[in-house]
Amino acid sequence: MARASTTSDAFNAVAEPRRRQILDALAGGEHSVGELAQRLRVAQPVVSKHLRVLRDVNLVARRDQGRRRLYRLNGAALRPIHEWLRRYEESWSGAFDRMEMVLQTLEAQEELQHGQGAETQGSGHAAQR
Amino acid sequence: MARASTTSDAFNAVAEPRRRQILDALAGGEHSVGELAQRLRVAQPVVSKHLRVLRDVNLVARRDQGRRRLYRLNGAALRPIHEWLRRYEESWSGAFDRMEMVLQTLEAQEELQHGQGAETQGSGHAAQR
DNA sequence: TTGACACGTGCCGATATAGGCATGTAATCT
DNA sequence: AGATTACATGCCTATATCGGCACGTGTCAA
Repeated sequence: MARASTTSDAFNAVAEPRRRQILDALAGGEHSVGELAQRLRVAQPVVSKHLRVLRDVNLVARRDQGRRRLYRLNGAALRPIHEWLRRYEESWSGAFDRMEMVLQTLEAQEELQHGQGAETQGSGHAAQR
Repeated sequence: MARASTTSDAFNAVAEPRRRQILDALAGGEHSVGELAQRLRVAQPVVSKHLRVLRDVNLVARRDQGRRRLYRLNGAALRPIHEWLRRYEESWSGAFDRMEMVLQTLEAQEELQHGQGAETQGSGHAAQR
């Protein structure tokens, strides 16, 4: 078998750089497909397809204006990602950072001592696990 | 040509559900490959491969303990995502939400009136752009 | 009405995985 | 030393895109 999830959720939609660019552009307000294509320097079909994906996951909404289709951002759809990320925020806020530093330092030293029979199992490891 | 970006950044790494599960598991502390495989109910090679990707983008760090490899989370690597997301946070915090609601309501009504010659261009749209 | 626009899609080729299976390697056990 | 355990990889198959190109449809201009 293969790839489990289709590009069917915000995580996947946002994983594509070009798609992020589109969202960034739309963050500045509504834009038509042509405008986006010109701005990102890509062919119109490409933009249309990415917008299709973004629309499927509800990241953008469409509005018709004559023969143009105006797309606008729906940031709310990014919330799941933000929520998931929230769990890890502590990782880059102060104390945690410093602990990381310490761990990496210890590791480096360990690497230097190059194994050896010693390493009686967690010899000098802080908190051992 | 084809696919532009390889799974070489945090965005892509996290786009895969199984990979998120692994990170979630590691959020609880260091774990060996075997432990993770058992916990996620998947074959060991699968876990090893995902860990490989996570390691390449620096989302996890490895430490050797005998014949086991203990992986631990490096949440800091998620920061870029968080940073990118920060720009859209306002989207789901109060005022913006309400505005979205209003816009969608207007749209619904527009849909009802079914185009028609009227729609003189942004007839009753708030902020028109 | 005819022609120019603005889009959305389908089809195609090249490429990037995800997971299954088997194998190679290093460390631990007997 | 030989067997066993814990992993990392390579190879293979099925599948999912990404971008390019051509085309069909709806809308606006003459």
